[in-house]
Amino acid sequence: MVFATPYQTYIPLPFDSGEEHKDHEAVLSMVPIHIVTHASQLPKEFLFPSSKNHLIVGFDCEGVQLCHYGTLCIMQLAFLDAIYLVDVIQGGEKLMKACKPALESSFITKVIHDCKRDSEALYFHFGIKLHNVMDTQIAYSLIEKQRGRRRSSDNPISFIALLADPNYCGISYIEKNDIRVLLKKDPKFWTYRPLSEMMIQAAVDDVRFLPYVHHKIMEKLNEQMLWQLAIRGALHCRCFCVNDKGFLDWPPIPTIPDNIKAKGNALEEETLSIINVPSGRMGLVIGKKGASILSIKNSCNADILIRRDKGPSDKVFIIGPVKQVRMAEAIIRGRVC
DNA sequence: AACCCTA
Repeated sequence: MVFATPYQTYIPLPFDSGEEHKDHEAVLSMVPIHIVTHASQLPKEFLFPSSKNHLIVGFDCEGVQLCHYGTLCIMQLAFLDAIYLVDVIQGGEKLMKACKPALESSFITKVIHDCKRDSEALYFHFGIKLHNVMDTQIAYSLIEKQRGRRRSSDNPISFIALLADPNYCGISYIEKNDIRVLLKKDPKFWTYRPLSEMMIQAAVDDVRFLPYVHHKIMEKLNEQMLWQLAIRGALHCRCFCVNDKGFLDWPPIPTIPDNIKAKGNALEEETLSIINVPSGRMGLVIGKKGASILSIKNSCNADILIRRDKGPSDKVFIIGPVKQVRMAEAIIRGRVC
């Protein structure tokens, strides 16, 4: 049976293809786009992860109000030779179940820009504990820190800005702004079937550069930074998945091996701290026009995430090196109590 | 009381 592939796209190849291309623009490769409604349409090496076959996959999810609740509509996977749009609406739970081992596997690196919300949705909708992510947003801030170039406002970099940076990709993706406007007008944008050409284009654009960005990031990070990145990614994956049992059903966070720690001067263990903030008191943490939280972020240099809950209390998550996290903890507790 | 940022 021949499966016709009506759609194709270009991806930049994440490796040098010979001396001639050195210092030139990345080589573009034309790859097919597969729309997946059944697991059999996905590559075997993805469905059955193996230590003999480590994969790097660009990863993203689209949906409606994607978080604890909401609807997951499409899961995009970008390989070097093809892009797969996993249609979660058509394929349903059965299809996601088939993808679970890959999403939880240490042998498959999921390259993703901001894993928190996607991970939260995968966990609460399908019981998937997203594991082994390479979060490009975290990587960017670590590389900036490594260069001693802390951004003044210390805000996470946007996907558009990351792609625009010539050190990572150097492409303009302003179409994303149009999609944002469209999504605002019609939040159900991702639910319609069959997928329109525009939906396919937008979904593909969100992942097709990620394997290349991964390659550019790997060039810049040393062994210690890679550990820090992996651990911080793992903490971001689970932070919004907290429930009454904490993280009991999640695997333990890896720790940086001593021999690697010894090589890096002042390399500190990464940690996650959660502070309950009674509803209505979050304003104390955020402050006028965000002045308070901004000053905490700047003085502590930790990731500070806020989640408003429906329950009696909201939560602040603090992620970063232990010392910085303790400092932020103290300031926030002081404001709230 | 204060409501930032990202997606």
